[in-house]
Amino acid sequence: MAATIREVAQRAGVSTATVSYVLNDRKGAVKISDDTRARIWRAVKELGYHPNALARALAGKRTHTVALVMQFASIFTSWSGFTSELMHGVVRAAFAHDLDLMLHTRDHANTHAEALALGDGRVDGALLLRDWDDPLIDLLVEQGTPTALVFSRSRNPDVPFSCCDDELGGRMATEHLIRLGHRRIMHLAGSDRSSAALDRRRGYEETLKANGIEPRPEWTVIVPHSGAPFDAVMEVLGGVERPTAVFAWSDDVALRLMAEARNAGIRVPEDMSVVGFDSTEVCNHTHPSLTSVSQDIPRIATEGVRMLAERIEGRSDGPRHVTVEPELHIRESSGPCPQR
Amino acid sequence: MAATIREVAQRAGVSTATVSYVLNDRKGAVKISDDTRARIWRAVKELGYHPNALARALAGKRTHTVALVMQFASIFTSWSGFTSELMHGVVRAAFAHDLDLMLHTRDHANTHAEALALGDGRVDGALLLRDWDDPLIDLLVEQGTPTALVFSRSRNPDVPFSCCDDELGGRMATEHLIRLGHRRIMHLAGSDRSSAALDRRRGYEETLKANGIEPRPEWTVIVPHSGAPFDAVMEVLGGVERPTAVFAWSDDVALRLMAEARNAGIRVPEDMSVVGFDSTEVCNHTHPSLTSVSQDIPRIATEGVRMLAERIEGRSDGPRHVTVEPELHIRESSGPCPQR
DNA sequence: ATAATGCGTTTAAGCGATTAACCTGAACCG
DNA sequence: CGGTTCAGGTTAATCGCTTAAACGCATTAT
Repeated sequence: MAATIREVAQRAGVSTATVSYVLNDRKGAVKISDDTRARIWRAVKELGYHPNALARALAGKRTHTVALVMQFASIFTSWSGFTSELMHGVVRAAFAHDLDLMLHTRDHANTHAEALALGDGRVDGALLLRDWDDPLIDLLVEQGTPTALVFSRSRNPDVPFSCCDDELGGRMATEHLIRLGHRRIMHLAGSDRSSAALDRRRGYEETLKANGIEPRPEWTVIVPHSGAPFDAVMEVLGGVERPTAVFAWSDDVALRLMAEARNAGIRVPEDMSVVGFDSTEVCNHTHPSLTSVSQDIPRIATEGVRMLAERIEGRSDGPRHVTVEPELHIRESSGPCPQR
Repeated sequence: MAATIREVAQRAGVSTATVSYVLNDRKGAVKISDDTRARIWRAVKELGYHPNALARALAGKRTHTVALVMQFASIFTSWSGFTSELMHGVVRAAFAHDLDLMLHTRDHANTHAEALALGDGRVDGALLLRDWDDPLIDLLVEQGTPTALVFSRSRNPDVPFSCCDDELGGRMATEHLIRLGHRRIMHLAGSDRSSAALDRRRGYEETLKANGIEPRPEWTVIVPHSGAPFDAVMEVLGGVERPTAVFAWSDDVALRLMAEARNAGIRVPEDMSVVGFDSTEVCNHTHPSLTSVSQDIPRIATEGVRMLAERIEGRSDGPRHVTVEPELHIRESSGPCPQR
């Protein structure tokens, strides 16, 4: 099998402790002569030695690995590319902090077991993308596992989070439509346990009210993912006084809507405007291209990983809550309100 | 911190060995009375004990974790949803085999270091999605790290792989277009180091030849990802005798093509047919919807994980090479060849 | 001359599990 | 009654690495 530190020590004619010191370059702590140092490095090269990460971690040091824990049910179900961009961002950010990434994707019978599993020593901390009221978050905090939320917030104020200002995003989308003259605006909302979805919805509702429009309850339909039942939506679109614009909480739901609308003979944007959320790359490639609220995914991921790394190291230099401003990317799917 | 096996042993009034035997239920090896067993379990519950995975793995047992190793440069850059579906498939398959997933995403200075890092004890094996001629594959085999390829093949015949019959996929796409009357068929190819892309290209070329059409070299343009330069493609499309159909090696490249074609005033499918590959969900939601070759992603992932698990356990019951037949999903983007 | 200091390295005690080998007392047996 | 058998444990080595403390030995300070 793989060479051990003992073999390296033997070959270099020193003790394993010396090898360890040289390999970890614990400057200041212990002095090692240049000669010994060279002998050890030579032995390392010759044997193709690479320290066993398990033993190293067990001996009290860090794992240099963090877990990414998503909501099991919804993991990798979005096809619009948001998850890919998220992963891309998280991977890069972790890499920049010299951290490996472990995907924690088991569906545990109970949340307690899941929390315990995350404390089994394999990771230094966890990056969470979970429900607003997820008990796992509280358990991890209680258990002392370093934790940070990304792309979501928690009711637990002790947990650092990094996310988009989703309420502002919801406002931007809705204001954009109002400015185009729309007043009958529908909302396709996400899960009511997701802080992001809830915030976007709040932004939508507040903006309507601020503009003297009373939100109609039946015009907010929950479509947690693009494969969810769509009857309720189509019923509204088929109504006599149907909405002239729709703000969807995610791009894939918006694209589903566009496809279904087309089937129903509704033209976008002539008959109905559509605005999505995330502004993923696919928005540029549909016909019509999709107006969407953009969140700075790499930035949010980077800040999340930074906060997690700080907690792991016991520091807390930087801000503990980061909210990144979104931007509205106007494309072809939103246009002036049709005159009747 | 977290409770250790010693604390459990103390509380139950037994030795740590006994606790270990009970927890691992090593029937036959050692007999433990029901009474002792119960005391131990009670202590476990009361302390909220969860064994340290690091120590357990170090003591000679398995990690129950596998690495997923992608090509660093291209990781999570596809936005069509292929990567999401891939991750979804791999996660589910790993879960079914009771394996955790570690994302190996560091860009190592040299492949040797990367191989060594994969042998540092943290994972039992590696699931690879790499270039056809990637030296990492050979190094891992040499090093004895259990390995399986997914969605790709290797020049190294010793490595088990699970992938789509990409050549057949290329043939299906091309034959479909020929049957529609097209004879001037262009191909947007993927990286020439990816086995999948190469196979698809071969399928395209062979089918042309089999139908008495000599492939024009300038009509195969390499577009490794949807963000790659597109000038060469547009030049062909702007030529006097331009192709009436294009087979793209991936959905996102096909969608890019559709968008650019539209900008250039070329209608799809009236003026030009387009066929993609992967048949991701987004194909149903574009306008026109995208004809595409579908590969059974969950199946390929499952088989890959199965083979890896077998190698880890030292078995090799099942087949060591799995090639899954693709299916052509005909949608709106492909139509009869326009008459001149 | 004695004590203090530095240097380069080793010793040895963990980290938290697993597991082969050994131990003990009671039951059984001819 | 000496010896075997078996249930029900325990002991101690081990996995590969880290690190505080000790250890010679040569200098230097007092």
